[in-house]
This record gives sequence, C-alpha cells and structure tokens, in this order.
Amino acid sequence: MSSENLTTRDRILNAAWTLLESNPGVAARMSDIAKAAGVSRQALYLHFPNRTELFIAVTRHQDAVFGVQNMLAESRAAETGEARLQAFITAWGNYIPRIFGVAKTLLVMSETDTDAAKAWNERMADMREGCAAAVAALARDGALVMDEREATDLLWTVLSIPTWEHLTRLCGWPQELYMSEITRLARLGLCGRA
Amino acid sequence: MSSENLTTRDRILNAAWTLLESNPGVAARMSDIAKAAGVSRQALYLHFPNRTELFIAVTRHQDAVFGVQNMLAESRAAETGEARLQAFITAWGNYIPRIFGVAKTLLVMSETDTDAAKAWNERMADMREGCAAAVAALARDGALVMDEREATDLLWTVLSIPTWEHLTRLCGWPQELYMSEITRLARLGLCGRA
DNA sequence: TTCGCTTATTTACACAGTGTCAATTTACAC
DNA sequence: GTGTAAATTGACACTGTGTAAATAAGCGAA
Repeated sequence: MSSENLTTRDRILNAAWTLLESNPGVAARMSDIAKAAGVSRQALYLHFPNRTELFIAVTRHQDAVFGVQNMLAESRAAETGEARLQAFITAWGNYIPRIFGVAKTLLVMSETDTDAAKAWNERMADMREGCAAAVAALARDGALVMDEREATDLLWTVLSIPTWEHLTRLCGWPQELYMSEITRLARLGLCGRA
Repeated sequence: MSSENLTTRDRILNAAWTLLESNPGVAARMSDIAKAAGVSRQALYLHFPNRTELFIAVTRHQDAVFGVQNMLAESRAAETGEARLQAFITAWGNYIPRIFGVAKTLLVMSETDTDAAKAWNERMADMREGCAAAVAALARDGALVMDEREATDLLWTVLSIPTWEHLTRLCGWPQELYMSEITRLARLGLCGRA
C-alpha cells in the first residue's frame, strides 16, 4: 500500500480497504479511515457521499485491481462441463479470501442499508451467472443429475461467502482443504459422483 | 402472543421476539420494543442490563418455549447412523425457520458485540454436538467416507443458518425442497451415496 | 504578481439511539 | 395507613454520521 503519488481519493480507498480487511464485518468509522488516509474526516465527504458509498467504491476498486474479468476468462474457455465447473470453482474459490474483509462488511451492512444491499446483490448476481454457466455446460454434457435451476441455486450456495467463512474461519480449514472438499461436494451434488 | 396475565419481563420478551422475527437481522430499537410491550423504555433496563442481553434472553426464551431438548431426543434414540443423521437433519432443519429472525439478529450483532458473539457461539457449539454425534454414529456403522472431524465440520456448515437463509430466502426454495436437497447433499458428502 | 478555481482543513452543529440517573408515581402487602 | 417494589417521567452524557460555513493552500492563467 504505497501511499505516495496517489490521489487523495485513492489514498482514502486504500485506507478503507486496509481497515475493512483487518476487521471483516465491522464497518470502520469515518474518523478512523480519515486518520489512516492522513486526511481530515470531512475530506472523505468531498469524495464520497457517505460511508456506504465509500465501501461500495472499495469493492469496485478491488475488482479493478484484481481484474475479476480476466480471472473468469479461463472458466469461460473450458471445453467440457466438468472442466468448466472445475475452473469456475478454482477461480472464485481463490478470489474469496482476497475480498473477504470488505465483502463481509458489505454483507453485514446489507441487512440495514438498502444501498449496500443493492451493491451486494448485484455482485452476487454476477457470481450466480458464473454458476449458471457452469451448470448449463454440465447439462449440455448430460452430466447433471438434477434440475438446472436448482443445481445453480445449490452451487451458488455451496460457493457462497458465508460457506467459505464457516469452513475456513469457524472450522479452521486451510484454503486447500476448503477447495478440495467444496469441489468434491459440488461434483457430488450436481453430477452424483466425485 | 396473548399479553394478559404475563409478567412485564415476559411481555418484553414477547415484544422483542415479535419485532426481531418480523425483521430478521435488524436489531430493533429499545424504544420500539418498549412501545410494543406497552411499557416505558426505561422499564426494559429494569429487567435487562442492555439490548444485547435482552436479545440473548429472547433466544433462551425461545429454546424453553419450543423445548429444543425434546426435539433432539428422537435423533439420539435412532438405531443406525443413517437414521440418526436423518432424524437430526429433520429436527434441526425444521427448527431453523422458527428461530431464524432472532438468530439472524444475534448473528449480525456477533460481528461487533462480544457478548452476542459468545451467546451465538455457544448455541452453534451445541448444534455442532448434534452433528458430531450423527457423524460418530455413521462412523460406527462404517458408513462414513471421510475423516470424522472434517465430516462434522461439513455437516455443521451444510446445516448452518446462513445456508438455510441462502436457499430459502435468496433462492426462494420452499422448506420441503430445502429439507430434501440438504438431506441428499449431506448423505452424498458424508457417505458418498444418497 | 494577482485573480480565480479547486481541494482540503477547521470548527460547529443537528440528529439518532444507547445507556444512566434522580425524582416521582402507582400498586400491592402487611 | 405505611412501607416496599415496580414502573414512569424527564433529563443528560456519549458516540458516531452527515451537514454547513468560513478559512487556508496550491496552482494555472492573464
């Protein structure tokens, strides 16, 4: 997080990012973000209308920095349905830990803040698209043992952020174990075999 | 929710229960609870030290009213591991919708409130006991295709409240579909066959 | 240099909601 | 009646968000 030669806006985004990541689910205070960015609290409001919009901007910033689109390109290129499922799980499953802190905060805020909910839902709808595409590819191959719509819902749920949090944070699973078990579970659930 | 002939404490608990259930995840305001209970806001502090403790008391109240213990008795009585798993999933899976509103609120508060987190974790630890017992019964029967500890974690996650919320609230699955698919997924994941 | 524009700072304040306190009332038991 | 517990009333401190106004600093253009 080099803070030289950055616009004030970017320094604010980086400060918020760091704070959210260091305390997932807890909405950092505007004054703390300002202090971390080396800026007055009021300056935050010069760049973002309110705290929620600032946090939403951080998620967009993350997506831009990480290049989500490239990330999912491999998944789209896969030949068979099974390969596509595998690629999608790999891409998304390894993306979660990078965005977890900010995402969790937005998820918690969604409960009480409609703007946060809207941004969160859009993000999750995008993710669901990826699930639907993988499921459709499986169906095309005749590998799907259940209804396509329900299969998408199931995959969407198995790959959800709360599921990742439960297994890695609560159960203490290392990321590799999460990946292998989630992959096994998804294959079993959708195709009836691992 | 008959409100006659009840102690003030119980009227407060019922009012909080109703409010939390009607808006899951949103911590009702003390003034709203007081109004709903037909009592002054300050009266709440005569019976509960603070809002968190009030909400925790509501969950205990729910457990008492519903009789969780009886609920799990059938599960404990089952002969085979498969029967035990089935009974546990049935009992817990059908318990979730009854407690969801309050539980969700406590879960959200857990993020920022250590007392709420403590109460929530204890509750979830109890639930995990049930998972562990079912898994142990499966292992005794030689029906388990994976490590016992990991199997417990997996079942615990599949049966978690966020998973229920995702499938029934976000995906719109009716409770019956949730029950059948979760049962299938658990059997597949733990035993390798449905 | 000076003007004008943009950006940021400082200080102040309104507002919501929790939790605390003290004084007072209500109601019931003895 | 008197005493005691439960509840009410009204006030206040505290935290944190968002708004507002006045001021300062930097910078390009005339």
